[in-house]
Amino acid sequence: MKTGDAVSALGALANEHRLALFRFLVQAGPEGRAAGAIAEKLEMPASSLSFHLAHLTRAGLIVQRRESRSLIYSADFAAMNGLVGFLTENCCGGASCAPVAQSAPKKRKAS
Amino acid sequence: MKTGDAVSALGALANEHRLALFRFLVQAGPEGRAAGAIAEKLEMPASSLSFHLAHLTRAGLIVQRRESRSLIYSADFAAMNGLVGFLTENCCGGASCAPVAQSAPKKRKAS
DNA sequence: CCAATAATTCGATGATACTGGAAATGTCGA
DNA sequence: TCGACATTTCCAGTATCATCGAATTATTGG
Repeated sequence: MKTGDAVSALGALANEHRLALFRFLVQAGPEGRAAGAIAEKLEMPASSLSFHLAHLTRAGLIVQRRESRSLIYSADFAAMNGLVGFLTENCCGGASCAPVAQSAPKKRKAS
Repeated sequence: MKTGDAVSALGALANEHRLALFRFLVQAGPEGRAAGAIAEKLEMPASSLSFHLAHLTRAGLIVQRRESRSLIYSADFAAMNGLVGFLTENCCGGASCAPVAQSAPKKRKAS
């Protein structure tokens, strides 16, 4: 994952509604949920929801597929995995968020 | 980490300059860097840098300490760890970003 | 106290994001 | 083809974010 992609993904999740939306889709699993079902669950006007769905889609965190009249959205777990990996490697010093300056000269978690 | 904190932290990192800034501080380790040194390294006007530093500080991702005339900023590794943990648990289904709907009924990684 | 240094806050400007109703688009059953 | 349904796009208004020079605050050595 490149830096620009990470910024996009972080920006997509940096919103109360979108974070809740994404979590909802994560819980829904690969099956996903129709836009209407999401709007009902999250109690959000359809147009506002659509705006946020588009935002998350642009960032690559969710994917869309059509099923008859409904548009089904589902979380892209690989993308989320990529984001977490990016944060861990680039913003935590490679290990599990331990300081990197003093200790570990290489990124190896040996004794 | 609560949802509101996560949104703040994500918003703080969702910017090209601030992400670079945070990464720089992570690399700098607990020792940190003075604002002036950061401004020079990142080639950013002092006032702009100060704006971004304040943003990251508000979000709890970095901390400030004074050392004579200089203000030293350093990454808060615990906060970052908390954010990664939040994303892993709440947005990846608990495991390592694997779908959660079908499989794993509890969040237990036993065989 | 004073001059020099380090950094922040202020203020004005432009850009981008969020909201939600109304209108448009795509899909299907009959 | 028509009507109903599902969702998006359009639009305008409001709010928040980003930029950066100038003015201000804090700290120190002499």
